[in-house]
Amino acid sequence: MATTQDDPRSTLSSALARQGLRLTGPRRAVLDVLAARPGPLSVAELHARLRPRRVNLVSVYRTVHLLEAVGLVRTADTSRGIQRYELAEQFTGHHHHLICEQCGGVQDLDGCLLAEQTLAMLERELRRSQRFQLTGHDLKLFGRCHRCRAR
Amino acid sequence: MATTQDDPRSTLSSALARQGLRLTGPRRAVLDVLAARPGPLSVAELHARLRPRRVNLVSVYRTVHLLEAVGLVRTADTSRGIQRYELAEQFTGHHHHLICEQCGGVQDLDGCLLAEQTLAMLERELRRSQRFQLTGHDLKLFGRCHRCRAR
DNA sequence: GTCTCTGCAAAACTTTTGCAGTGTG
DNA sequence: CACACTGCAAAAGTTTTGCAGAGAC
Repeated sequence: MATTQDDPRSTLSSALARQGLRLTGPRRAVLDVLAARPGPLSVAELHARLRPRRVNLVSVYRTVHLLEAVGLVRTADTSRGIQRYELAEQFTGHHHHLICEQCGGVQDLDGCLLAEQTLAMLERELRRSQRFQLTGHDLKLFGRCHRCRAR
Repeated sequence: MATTQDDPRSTLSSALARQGLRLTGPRRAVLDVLAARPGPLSVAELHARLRPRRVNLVSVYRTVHLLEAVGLVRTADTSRGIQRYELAEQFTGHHHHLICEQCGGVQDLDGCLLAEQTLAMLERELRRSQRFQLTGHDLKLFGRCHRCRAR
């Protein structure tokens, strides 16, 4: 599946430099944790996985916002009013999430289930009828994973 | 798509009675606001639309949780770390959401964009290869609404 | 009348903001 | 060595909990 995906670390320094921003320990650390991706992470989860590196929780908030603004990170879906973040699609490839409703586990499902044609048609239709500019989508599939089914 | 949809109000009293719960003003009011559905609502939005009926914010939280437990309401997607609620699909029919990334507004988009056939195939495939039992899905479309584009 | 609900107050969490000191480029 | 970034403290916003009084059945 992994085709021509960029490398987050090297993209980071150029993306920051381009805007006069600085490459710091916390920024690289947060990106590294996200790059290890088992799935999208909340700020609290990110903060926990940053240990033993001591990064202030507030800095994690600021960092994910900055990384999002710079386009390296995107907001993945939130559950229970908690925002979650993952690497942008240029690194992970377009994918959807498979979520177990019982244990809450999330796994990636590579590729897209929406027909190219369907999306193009919808985009035109929304622009015409509602002047809504479609830029992306997010699909989550729910069910029960093999572990929970075994129990 | 939209076939035989139940009536929320009459379902409410029977669903509550069945569990020894009581039919109260706030509960009916919250359900009525959700039934007027322009789209999923956050607790704060619900609270605002409940006026002039004076229902405490805390009661709105408790009510949506209860309605969710009883199966009349479901958690719709959250945007910006705020939980939103809508009527269960038995009342609204299956649909997806259109979300403005700029203002955070959410509106309904009736019908399903996933081909029946694609879903059936995926269901078989997931069951076979991962023993994952697919039960549902949630699709969000992102972009900019006409208002935000005008600005 | 009993037992569930509601409102108010206050706590627990998540996220944002202000400011002075630290450190990158 | 200028100016962006971090940490700490404190505020703002969202959700949960405890308890006494109000209300449904």
